[in-house]
Amino acid sequence: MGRNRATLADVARRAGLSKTAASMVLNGREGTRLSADAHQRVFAAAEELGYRPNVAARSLRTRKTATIAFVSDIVATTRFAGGLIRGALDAARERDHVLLITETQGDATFEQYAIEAMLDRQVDGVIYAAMATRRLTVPPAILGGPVVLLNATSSDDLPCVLPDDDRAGRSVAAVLLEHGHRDGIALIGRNRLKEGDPEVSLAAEARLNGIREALGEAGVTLLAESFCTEWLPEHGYAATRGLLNRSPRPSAIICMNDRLAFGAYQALGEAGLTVPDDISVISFDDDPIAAWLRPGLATTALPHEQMGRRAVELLLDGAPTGNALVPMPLRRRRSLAPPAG
Amino acid sequence: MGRNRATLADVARRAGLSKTAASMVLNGREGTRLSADAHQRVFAAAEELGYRPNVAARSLRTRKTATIAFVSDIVATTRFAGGLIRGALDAARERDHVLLITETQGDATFEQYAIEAMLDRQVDGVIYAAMATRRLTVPPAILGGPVVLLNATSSDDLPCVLPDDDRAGRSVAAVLLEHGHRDGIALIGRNRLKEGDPEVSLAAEARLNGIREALGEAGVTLLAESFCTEWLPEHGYAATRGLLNRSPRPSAIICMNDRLAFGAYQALGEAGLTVPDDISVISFDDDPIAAWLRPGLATTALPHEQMGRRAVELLLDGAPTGNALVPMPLRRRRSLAPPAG
DNA sequence: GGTGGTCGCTAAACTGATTTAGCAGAGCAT
DNA sequence: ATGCTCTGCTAAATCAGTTTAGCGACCACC
Repeated sequence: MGRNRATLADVARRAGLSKTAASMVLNGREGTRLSADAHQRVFAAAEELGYRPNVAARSLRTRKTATIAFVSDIVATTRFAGGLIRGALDAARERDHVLLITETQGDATFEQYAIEAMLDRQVDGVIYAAMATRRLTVPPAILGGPVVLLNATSSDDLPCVLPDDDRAGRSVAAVLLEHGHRDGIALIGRNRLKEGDPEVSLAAEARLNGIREALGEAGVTLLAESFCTEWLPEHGYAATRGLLNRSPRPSAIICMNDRLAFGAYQALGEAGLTVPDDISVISFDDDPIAAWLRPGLATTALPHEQMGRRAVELLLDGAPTGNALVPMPLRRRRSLAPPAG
Repeated sequence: MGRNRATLADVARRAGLSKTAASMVLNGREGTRLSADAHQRVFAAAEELGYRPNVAARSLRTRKTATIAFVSDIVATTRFAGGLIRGALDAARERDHVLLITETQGDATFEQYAIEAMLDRQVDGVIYAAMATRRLTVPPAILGGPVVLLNATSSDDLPCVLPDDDRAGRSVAAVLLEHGHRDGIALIGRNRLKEGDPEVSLAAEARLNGIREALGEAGVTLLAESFCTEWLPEHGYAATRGLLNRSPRPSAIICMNDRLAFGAYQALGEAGLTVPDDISVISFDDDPIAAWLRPGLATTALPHEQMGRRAVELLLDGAPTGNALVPMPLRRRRSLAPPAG
């Protein structure tokens, strides 16, 4: 890999100057008194030789590697990771940086190992990401340098990037009100664990609050709230069947995420009900399935790409404010209609 | 990030030996004549100081970085990437290596940039991955060092890791035959572009061949074959509606991937047909939705994690044979039953 | 005519590891 | 006593950059 590359010494020789001069020119150092001609010659020589600096040599001296560690609990291998990584990758590229990605899989030993591997490589900073939006404990080892939390907060006072679940909750409620739903709104996906323990989830509570506030301001309360042990299709399915056994039937269902909504669609389909004519459905996340469902599922998108991007920006450009709440855009799809009858 | 770490010189001083001795001991060099006592003292000193070698310094000298570049067209940000990356991550960790991940997004400029960034960092090897199993052209720049293609082949003679789509096709056909389907088997997802152009897909042709061969050996031919411009749910939906308008109705549907099968489920549900009592469905990929569908969708799993792992193994442990065809395990789920009637 | 300052540039130190070449002392044979 | 080998260890070079300290030439000024 990359033998016989031109070195700075080669460039300097070709330009008829010292390594010092070549280094200064190529780094665009201010305040140096090298002549315009010298600049010319160095640039030309570098160009002709296809010179690229050796990062190892440079970072040995400068302790900078133009490398960011992207450490996650498990995020890198889930469908949710894609956007986070892509956004981070893009922003890193724009800043001439590169991403060293590791996964701890929630295992303390792996985490220890991963972090040492990163620190050994002198990364310029660490993005510590979580799969589920939650509070976590940052391993002290990484606190020696810049850290940004992605999709997470911690008790340490670190800059972090979070989706604005509260506002998403409000907009979900708002769009239902806008369609004329009031007394028939049911919620699927209540979960005491997720709502009560910030180390498990921050999204659940925030979404719920947003929904309740927006409805409350309109003088509306939820018709029903179904609890689910997990937010998977089968739980949405079961919860929906439960709702349909009750009377009156809801006119709209809010699901705490798209997978629950997928389960809801399945139950509604089996019950012979049509979305949105019989029941409107809306949810959170904008999982790819939301667009694949028939009719398309209205939802609020987790802005993963934006979030990944923000994290790199906060890390490299400095975090003036600290936290960043990234808005979750509403995706209007055909699962919404005014209440039947 | 990681200031005031102990250096090798610190360790040597504390052990009362030279840097040379310390280096040799810590690297477990054979044939050195250092005393057992010297070994002891070095290890103790390293331990006490929490010594960790500076990777930049080491790789400046050795030209090894214990870092692998994972370059992909777009794989890193799709739902399919997860497994590939996780497998590679795991195998890399086992070998004390770390992954530098980049995405070219199919853009030549980005690719150029990404590859230079990797080479500047003296990666020990490159894993070049594609999202869709296909033939691609490897940028010449990376041919200077070890390269393994992941989910791809090329005209260069490089080791590559591919899913065994042909055998997957055979096992899909076999399991239908095993359930007693013969004359009622329809196929959804024919696509001349994917089948004909290896730069677009290798999977389509291989799956099709596998299916045809296994059916052919049993003296069975397909009842119908539907063409789809893409392999997305909406195309599976349309194709399935088309099939249902024909007579006789198929007893089983093979879909070229799970997203098509999702569309098929939607169409079957709307038509009031039940899987698997009226029609069996089986497909390829083992996308997460396969398990979420009701009933669970039988499919053959793309062994992404295995593949990512194999790629690292081939890269670091040497590729004795060259290519690796990774088996696609059959996931038996409730979408299969004997033909009705 | 010395002194001071600026200009344009360079030698050498430095980063922290690996690796080559070789030294001092012990033991042994001649 | 001399030469030889073996043992146990080290000094110094090396990798490819960045950075510090400073050199010689030239000019201006008093």
